[in-house]
Amino acid sequence: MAPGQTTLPVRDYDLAATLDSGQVFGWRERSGSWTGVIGCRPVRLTPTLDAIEVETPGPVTQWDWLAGFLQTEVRLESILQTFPDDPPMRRAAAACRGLRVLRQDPWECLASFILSSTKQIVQIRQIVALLRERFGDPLAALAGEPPAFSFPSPEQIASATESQLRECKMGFRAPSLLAAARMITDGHFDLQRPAHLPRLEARGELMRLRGVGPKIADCVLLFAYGHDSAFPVDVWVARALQQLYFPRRRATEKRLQKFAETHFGPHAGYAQQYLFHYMRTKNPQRAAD
DNA sequence: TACCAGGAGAGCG
DNA sequence: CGCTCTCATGGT
Repeated sequence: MAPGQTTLPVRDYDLAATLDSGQVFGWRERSGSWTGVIGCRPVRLTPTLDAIEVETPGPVTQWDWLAGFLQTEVRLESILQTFPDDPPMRRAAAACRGLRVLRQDPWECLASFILSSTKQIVQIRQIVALLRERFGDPLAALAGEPPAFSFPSPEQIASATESQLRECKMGFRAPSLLAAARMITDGHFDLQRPAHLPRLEARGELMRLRGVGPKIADCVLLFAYGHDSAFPVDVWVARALQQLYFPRRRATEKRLQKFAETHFGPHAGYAQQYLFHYMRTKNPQRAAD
């Protein structure tokens, strides 16, 4: 096999659902293959029946970074078993079988979700793409693909001006992104720290950053720091909880948060991602009424 | 056109 | 705590 290619055996892995469920914003599908960038490597992923075919430019000696990002070694069945056994959860789990929670780079995840507030997923993708092109490093391209760019580092963002960032269509989120980048480059925020803290302390740490509230903090805890019990409540998930679990009475945001803490178990974040993807893709009309 | 989007923060009672 | 307003931009 060529040095830039490998085959990753997988089971219970729905690559499309995983890459298109609003946890990452830099992946595109074309004729059955997904292309994106992990760290400084452009990657093309092609799912087959029981594996993922992988292609990346240049020689590669080990693939830990890829298995880590894709979380291919996680036994999905043992996670699904911890979901509550109620009708809504059974429906969501059945509808999204193979959906995984990725393990992303903390900075890229944090920055992306700072940009996500009150934005549609298509728009977040556009903002992130502009950021990469204008402030990231150009990378060796995959055969047949346009040039790719790394996600700009905190240093690269910190050296930009607010108006340059606003030109990437991020609007009022620009000062928050800039402040976060500067906190990191100035040594006032340690990206490694949340990795070693209990979930609630890590959450508080992230919320020191301007533009990072409970929801965005929970997204970063779940998608980057591996806190599986973090349960981000956005408009879609709030709607899902309201309609599926409290159809008769109106529940406050705080009530929903508290319910989620106790109801979904140790992998609540996984359950949340299933509910989110289910509501957005499989059951859109239910979201309307 | 009017409304909404993987929210957060500030002001108010 | 709970409510309301603003922030910027694009899709539907």
